[in-house]
Amino acid sequence: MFYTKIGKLALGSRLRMLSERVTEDAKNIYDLYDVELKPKWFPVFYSLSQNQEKSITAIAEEIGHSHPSVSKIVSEMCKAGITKEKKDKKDGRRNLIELTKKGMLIAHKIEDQYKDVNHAIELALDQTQHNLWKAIEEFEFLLEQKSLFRRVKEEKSKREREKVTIVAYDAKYHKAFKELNEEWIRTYFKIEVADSMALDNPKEYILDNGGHIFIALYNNEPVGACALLKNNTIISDFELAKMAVSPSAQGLGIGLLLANAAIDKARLEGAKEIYLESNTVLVPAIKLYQKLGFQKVSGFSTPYERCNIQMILKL
Amino acid sequence: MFYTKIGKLALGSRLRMLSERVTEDAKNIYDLYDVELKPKWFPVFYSLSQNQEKSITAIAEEIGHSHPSVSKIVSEMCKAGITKEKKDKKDGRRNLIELTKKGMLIAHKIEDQYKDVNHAIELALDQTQHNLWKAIEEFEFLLEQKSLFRRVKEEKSKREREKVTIVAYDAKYHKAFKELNEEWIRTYFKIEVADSMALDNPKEYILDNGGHIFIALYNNEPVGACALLKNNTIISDFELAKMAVSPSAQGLGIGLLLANAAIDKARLEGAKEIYLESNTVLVPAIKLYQKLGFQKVSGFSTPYERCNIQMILKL
DNA sequence: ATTAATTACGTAACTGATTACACAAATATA
DNA sequence: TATATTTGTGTAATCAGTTACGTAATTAAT
Repeated sequence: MFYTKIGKLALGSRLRMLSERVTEDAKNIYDLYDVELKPKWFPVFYSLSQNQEKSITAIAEEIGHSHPSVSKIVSEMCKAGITKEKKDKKDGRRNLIELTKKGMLIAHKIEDQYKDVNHAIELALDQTQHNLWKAIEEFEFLLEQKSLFRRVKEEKSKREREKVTIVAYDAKYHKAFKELNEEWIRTYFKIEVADSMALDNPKEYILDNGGHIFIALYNNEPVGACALLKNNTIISDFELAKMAVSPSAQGLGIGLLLANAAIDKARLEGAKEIYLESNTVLVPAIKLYQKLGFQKVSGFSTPYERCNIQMILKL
Repeated sequence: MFYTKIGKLALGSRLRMLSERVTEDAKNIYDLYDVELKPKWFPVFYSLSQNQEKSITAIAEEIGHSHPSVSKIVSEMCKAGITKEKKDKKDGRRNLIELTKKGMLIAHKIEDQYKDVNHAIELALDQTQHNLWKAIEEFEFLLEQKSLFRRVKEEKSKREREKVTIVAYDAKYHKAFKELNEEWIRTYFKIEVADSMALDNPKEYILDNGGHIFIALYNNEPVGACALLKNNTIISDFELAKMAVSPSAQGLGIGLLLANAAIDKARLEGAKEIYLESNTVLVPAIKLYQKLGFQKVSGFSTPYERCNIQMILKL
């Protein structure tokens, strides 16, 4: 069969087809019991047969349809003499719906059908290993917790993250290192003197002082960078800085990979703590630092105007 | 939740809602992967990405849609530059569809999405006890074998059969006994002398000779009858005759209940075989007799013009 | 007490499917 | 070979839902 081959991408289509098939049979079943009810009326009808007098939106809420849908169904049912409308005296907007005598008669007549259908379907489902009714319930519950979209998105970034490699700095990445950083700095702030020094001469300013630079490659293209500075050992052993991820590669967790590479390196070199400076405007970055265990500190002097938060990670 | 309460009668509605929810997310997923494909195009697209050049109806057949649906989808996809049409040279009616270069590019691009969606859904389904995908497959298989409609119908007659009771003849059933029989006789044949004798004076003609009459009651109304005659012990111990079920109560298996009551009675009285006369035009009756074990015999004389088949059941 | 926001509902337009129908091309039949 | 039937396709109308939008009534806020 086609749909077993095509895969889960067509789950929607498949569900729709099954629903159409079931509804088609439902039509004949109503005829069989001589019940003047369209299958699509049933949720509304059932809702009304429970209690008295409900407003259009209350019904819509309950059965999970849009209110125009209920509005249309109700007007059809009224025309068929199954329900009647009456204005709410206390609230002129509300249109209260209730079953007519005829409707209640149908509610009575439908009981046998209701029993038979339930029984027939249960009998069928008992023959299966995977109970469709329960499967729907479970699946709806899962979607409630996390939408299909989010699940796929996570799957996507998981797969793409695997294509990311973190490598040590090399002269050929100089341009990328500079541009990746300048991009975000310019977006939120302006390039400062300390920036230019580090970005124009990374070898001299960072590496030769005993620091490190990490580059994130995605399909062999540099899409992220970060640096571990050793300029200011008064505060900490290392300073984490120049963290940049290209907007096109954001959401893949590349920042985390870069930071982890830096932390691993610092630990390897016997560092006891890592310091960093940032700005609270960079929400995802701050969140990442917190997740990694960085704690807010204050009182250190900084060459950066944009710095409004300082953090330290104890290793 | 409403749909757990409402019961299986609303299975169709519930499936539709789930399908809508899934399709809604699918739309966003296609966007996420930057694939210019509407979810509804996917079955057609997938079908075309497998082989080359298919006609509209061939695609419709394969994916289980109606051909106008495919026709519309294809024209949308052609407008989007994903497919192209070309007339079949050998058969001027056929409109052969194939992917364009752009379409093939999308087919390539979609592969990652395809993998991620499959993986995400499988991951979700693994958390469930009842796997929705497999449940659909199993349920579709069951419907293939016997439609929902037939299943419900069987359930209905099972329940209704329980409301049927078989009772012994009483004078108050005389009118019903006569009318039920005259109805089917008149429909297919004409009333004969032997009929009138038995139907006008059942006590004298049947019971007083050692025969029996059984009446089927449905909601305390007589809806069926049959007789066990002892007039002609030359052929068999008993003759099964005057089997009648009201058209309004047909399909409930009342004939079977009546015949079984008669056979039980005959057995109880030590009979070795039961004889009957009928006509092959009465297909359901003949089928019933065969099911009960009656075998065709011939050569016996009969007072009935309409008799064209004679049968005997060995007890 | 006005004004603004929210709520209830209906109408209109759209969506993704269907069935019904029309028509031409191909195939079967007399 | 002429005619009838079948097949492939497209168009139109319908169906069961949706979203978008307008309007009136109620409630909240200034």
